[in-house]
Amino acid sequence: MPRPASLSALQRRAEEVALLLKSLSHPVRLLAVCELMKGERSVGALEAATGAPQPTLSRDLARLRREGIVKARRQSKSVYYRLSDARAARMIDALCVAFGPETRKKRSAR
Amino acid sequence: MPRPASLSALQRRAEEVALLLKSLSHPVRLLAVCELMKGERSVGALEAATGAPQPTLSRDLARLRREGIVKARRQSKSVYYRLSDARAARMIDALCVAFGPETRKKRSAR
DNA sequence: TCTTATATATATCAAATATCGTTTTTGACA
DNA sequence: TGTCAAAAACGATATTTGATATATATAAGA
Repeated sequence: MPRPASLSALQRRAEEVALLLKSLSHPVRLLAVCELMKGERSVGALEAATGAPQPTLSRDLARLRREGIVKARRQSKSVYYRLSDARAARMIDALCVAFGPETRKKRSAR
Repeated sequence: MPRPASLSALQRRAEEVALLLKSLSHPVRLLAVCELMKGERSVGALEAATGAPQPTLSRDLARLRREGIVKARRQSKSVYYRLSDARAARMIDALCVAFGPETRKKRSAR
């Protein structure tokens, strides 16, 4: 059985994907990124969308920035964020398909 | 503007999904769960599939067990694991669509 | 210009959690 | 009893999180 496409290649990919998963594995960051899927948003708007206290949100946005997932632009008083990572966008898309806002509780687990 | 479908409902869903993301946000766990998508596997087989040292893998499997993502069954010397959470399966499916083993590096981020 | 208000960012601290390597146990057999 | 396979127990270090306080940038007034 020829280990599919080399173990270490899989491991590298897994690490990459795992990092991205970790970035999104916090409710505030997840909600923020979901909101950004709809388009550019100010911090204030994200605050409203996530319900997170401002310093918390700011810190999480800083993290997403560092990780290259979002980019910021300042316009006078406000700072506007937007998604800047296609991988993250694809992941969110996929998650929405799988768990979309309307997902019925199928209880099909076994 | 009627906050879409109640903020707190979104927050609850986000927390749920974020927990799942966190469970899978580690290379070893991610690889193990991916392997289990193909069917039941012994710890030994998972060890080979993930390349992780036995105690590490065991620890991660224990965590997935606690979180209800996998179930174990002992057959004589070996222990066989299988996926037991449809949500996790759906998520992996989604990830595979988004990042499938053959994903080209599209570099479409901007 | 000096002040004040608003929006956002950064800093700090303690508690909780995660991760990793190593060692020790346990369970099921031969 | 000896031996595998797998789990659990340790111990060290690092990261995350939430709360709270403080700082910066820009704009608007007096």
